[in-house]
Amino acid sequence: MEFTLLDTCLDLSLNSTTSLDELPIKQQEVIGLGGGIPSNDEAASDHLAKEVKRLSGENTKLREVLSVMYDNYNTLRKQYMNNCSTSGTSRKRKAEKITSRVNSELSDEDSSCNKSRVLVHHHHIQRSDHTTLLVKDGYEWRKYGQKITRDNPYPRAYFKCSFAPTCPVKKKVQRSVDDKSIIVATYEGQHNHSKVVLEAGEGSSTTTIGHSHKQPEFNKLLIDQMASSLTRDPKFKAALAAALREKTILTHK
DNA sequence: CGCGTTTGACCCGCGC
DNA sequence: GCGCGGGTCAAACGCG
Repeated sequence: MEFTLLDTCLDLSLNSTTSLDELPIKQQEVIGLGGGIPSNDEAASDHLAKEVKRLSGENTKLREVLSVMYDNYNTLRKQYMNNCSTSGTSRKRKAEKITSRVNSELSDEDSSCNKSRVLVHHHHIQRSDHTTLLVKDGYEWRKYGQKITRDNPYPRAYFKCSFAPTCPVKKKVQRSVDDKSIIVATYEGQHNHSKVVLEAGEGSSTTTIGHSHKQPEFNKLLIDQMASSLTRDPKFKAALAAALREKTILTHK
C-alpha cells in the first residue's frame, strides 16, 4: 500500500511528464467547457488555476528534495570508496561500523573493495504484521539467533541462507527505532546460487544481491531507499497526501 | 521423528 | 587488563 503511494510520489517527482504537469491541460478543458458560464464557475476555475499553480510549486519542491538526496548519496558514496581504498588494514569491527554507517544512508551495491558485501534494505510491513520479523525476499533463511541490542528496544534476528549449505549469506532483521512499521534487513555476503522462490507481488520488497551489478536493479533499490527515507518525513507525507487528494479531486471532475 | 525456532551461554573485538 | 556489547552456538522445545 505504502509502496503504491510512494511509486506515485516518485513518479510525480522524478518524471517530467507527470500527471501534475498535465493538470493545466485538464484545467483548460474545464474552462473551455464553461464558455458562457456564470461568474460562479469563473471563480471556481480561477480557484482551480491557483491550485494548479500551488501544486506545480510543490512538485518543483519535491523534485528539488530528491535532487538534493541524490547529491548526498553520491557524496557519501565517494567518501565510502575513499575509506575503502585508504583503510584496508582496519580491524573487523571498525570496518563494519564504517560500512554500516554508510549503509544507513544508502545501499552500496558495487562495493568491490569490500569482501563481505553489506546491504541494508528497508521493508514496509502491514499493521497486522507487527509481531513478525519475516521478510520475503525470495530466499530461504534459517534463524540462528535473536538478540536485544542497546540502541533498539526491538529484538534483532539473525538468519543464515538455508538453501545451499555452502552459501555464506547472512541477514540481520530488526524493526526500525524511528518507525516500527519499517523492518531493516541487513544482508552480508553474496549468494552463490540463484533465487529459490519468487512469489507474486513481492517484487517491491525483493533484493537480489547475486545480480547486484545490474544497473536497473540498483536504481530500483536506490529508489526504494529514498522512498523509505521520505516516508519517515512527516512534512513530506503531509505534502504528498495533499497533492494526491487534490489530484484525485481534479481528475474526477 | 525430523525440522525449524527459541533462548541462554559463550566467544571475541573494541573502547577505556 | 577488564567490561561491554554484538554475534554465534547449541541444547531444549514445539509443531506438523
